[in-house]
Amino acid sequence: MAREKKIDMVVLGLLSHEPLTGYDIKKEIDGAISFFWKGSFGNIYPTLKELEAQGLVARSAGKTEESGREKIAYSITDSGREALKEWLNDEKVSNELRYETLLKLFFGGNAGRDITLKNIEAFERKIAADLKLLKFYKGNLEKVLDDEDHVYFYLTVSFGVETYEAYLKWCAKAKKLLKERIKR
Amino acid sequence: MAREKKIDMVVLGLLSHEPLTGYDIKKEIDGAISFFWKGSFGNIYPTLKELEAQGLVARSAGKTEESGREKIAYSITDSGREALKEWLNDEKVSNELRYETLLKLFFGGNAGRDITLKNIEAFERKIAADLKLLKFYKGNLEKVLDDEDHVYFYLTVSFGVETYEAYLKWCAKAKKLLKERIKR
DNA sequence: GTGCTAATATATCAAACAGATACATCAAAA
DNA sequence: TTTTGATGTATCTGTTTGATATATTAGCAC
Repeated sequence: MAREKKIDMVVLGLLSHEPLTGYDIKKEIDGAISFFWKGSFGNIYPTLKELEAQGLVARSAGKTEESGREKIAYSITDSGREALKEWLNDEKVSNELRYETLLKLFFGGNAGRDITLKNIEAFERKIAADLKLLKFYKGNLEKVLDDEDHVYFYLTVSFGVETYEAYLKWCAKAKKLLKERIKR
Repeated sequence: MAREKKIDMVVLGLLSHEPLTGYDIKKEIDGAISFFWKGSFGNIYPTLKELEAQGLVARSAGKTEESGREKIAYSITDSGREALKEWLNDEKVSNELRYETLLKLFFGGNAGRDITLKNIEAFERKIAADLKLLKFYKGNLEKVLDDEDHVYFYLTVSFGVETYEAYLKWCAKAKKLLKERIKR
């Protein structure tokens, strides 16, 4: 992660669709994107400032835009779009999983099968709930695939559905194995 | 991540099997564990010091243990085992993905189908290579399942195999969809 | 029409982490 | 012989997370 910020590209990517405030960006990231990437105010606001200084984004509506309410919407510039394309065109990626569930599973020998089973079941419940949401997204996107952008959203959500179903399949197998081979 | 260190538990978990140096720990993490968790010297060494101060680990072999070579091996204490069990017994987990591939896919509309296809193919190659390694691990573990610890290692590796196969399945589908629906 | 609550919105901070690098020792190959 | 690569400890910078502080505004109850 260090030495190559990715949140920059998340922000630019979201702004490539429409102008947004920092708060809007946070909301978007907390939606479908949160399944594969996260963001916080702690890096969104500083990033917006940096990107503005670099000329990759611009304020599309300054302070006090009607009411006295402070609200700063940003939009992407041409250089911003170029930077986004450059990143997309670079094959190099870093994909990182940090699965505490698997960590607990790996060291499960220290706690015994009952506790491991309990942990797997908690994981299973969470995944089943998220899968429902993903399938809902997928169903909606299927209806609007003639829009080019939606093709990409659809593929992303499909990735989630496919992998979450594999997780559930594994959960069933794992539970069976742990129950069958009774602890001596 | 902040406010809840997990690397502590990785270190304790590894030391629960055998005494290790910081360097050994790094090597272990870079092996099978790296599929679902990572660690760096930058947090392993400070963690060992903290755990030692807390009495959860102890130096099992001090400096200059035969030759003049500096080598500090740590082993887990009873309190350390207790802390590990407490963590294992806590159902709360945070599972995080940070998939730059999916980020590029999600914003693929800005670059076009050819570039997105190229990125999917790079992902596919990487996953196919890693899957081979995972299957090799799995094959070896299948032979020694009578050891209780190996059951947990086996389940962890199985998780990897299962999900990586789902990734490849998705890659095939995604490539097909992107090629079929020719860009207008 | 006043007070309460939730959502909106900007902003900063400390802790945790990744990746790089520095430095040193040692074994084996070239 | 030297130089390469593995071992080993350690630190630094930049990035990210999660928490928190501070206001404003809209909706609702009373």
